[in-house]
Amino acid sequence: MKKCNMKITFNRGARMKRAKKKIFHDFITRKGLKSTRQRDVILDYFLSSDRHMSIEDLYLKLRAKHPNIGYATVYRTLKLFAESGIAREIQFGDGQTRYEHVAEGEHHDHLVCTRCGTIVEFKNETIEKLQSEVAASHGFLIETHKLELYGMCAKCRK
Amino acid sequence: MKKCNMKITFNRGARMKRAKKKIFHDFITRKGLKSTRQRDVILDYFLSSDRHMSIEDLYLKLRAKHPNIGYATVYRTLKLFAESGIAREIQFGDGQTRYEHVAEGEHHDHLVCTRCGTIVEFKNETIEKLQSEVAASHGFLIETHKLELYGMCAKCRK
DNA sequence: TTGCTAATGATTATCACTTTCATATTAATC
DNA sequence: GATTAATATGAAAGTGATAATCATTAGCAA
Ligand SMILES: [Mn+2]
Ligand SMILES: [Mn+2]
Ligand SMILES: [Zn+2]
Ligand SMILES: [Zn+2]
Repeated sequence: MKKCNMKITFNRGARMKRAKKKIFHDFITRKGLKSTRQRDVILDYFLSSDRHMSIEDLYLKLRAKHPNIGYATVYRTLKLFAESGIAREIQFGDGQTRYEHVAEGEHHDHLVCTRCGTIVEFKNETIEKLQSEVAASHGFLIETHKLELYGMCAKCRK
Repeated sequence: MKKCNMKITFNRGARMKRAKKKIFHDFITRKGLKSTRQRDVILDYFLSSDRHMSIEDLYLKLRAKHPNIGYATVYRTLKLFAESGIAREIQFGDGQTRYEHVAEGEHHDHLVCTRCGTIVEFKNETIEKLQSEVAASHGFLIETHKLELYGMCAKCRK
């Protein structure tokens, strides 16, 4: 049973990776950019990393196997990921920019544990709808939004 | 009519200022800190400034009349304001920390125009309640939260 | 006043990026 | 496969906001 779930997760993960690689590659082509070894390596690492990773963390992880890839390239490449739509830049107020995986047309918000750093994702359609109403009542047109709940996770409360 | 409203606003503003000055002064005393000319001047400027002011802006405004007050002192003093409860630090993602006025026990969220920078405050009890429910369903205990809606304000849409 | 402590402000440091620029790589064309 | 023009890379220097340092000054209690 456990094995079965793992298999499913693995397959879904692999399919997702392939899809994102294609999206990024198409983006590169469309923009007249070049496909490079560095971009491929960084993409591979990003896709198999935590869902909310700081640039520093990703760079350190990379450096272990690819000491020749520069800091600047990692920064530049993550920006491209965001631009291509496979990643989103997020700030949890700790002074470090993080990049998270995004799926086409999906959106979610975050619960952030201020003790252990755990990040839980959630979706709430009712909240989203109310946000639109608030915006509308002020004549605003929402383009993006940010909802983050900071506090103590279940584990840290014990 | 207009005059009357202005009078009321002025009076409310003056009362509010006095109240905040007292809160800050009590805080200073309680913590064994010292009351200084700089702190008084900065507090006065802060209380009569925009509701969401960057440190830089406040510093420049101050410098016109008080060229002897240092940058570091402004930073330090605004932190004290936040600690004392009369101000709250906010980040709208433009790389500058802002400080906003807060009233005892009050909370509000923000609509931020990405074109002209206009900031509108709003409160929505239903959203707040739903946030608590989301947190509870994940075993989280919320300490603070951040809800910001970014987009185009009514004026900029025209 | 005196004496102790905290505050100030000029300066320097830090930290997370961002830019620069000489060199290397890519990919289209021949 | 060689040529070539354009983009990418990475080491290093630059930035901008904020924090720390430290010699000097100011508040305040006795
Ligand atoms: Mn997420
Ligand atoms: Mn506000
Ligand atoms: Zn936790
Ligand atoms: Zn606007």
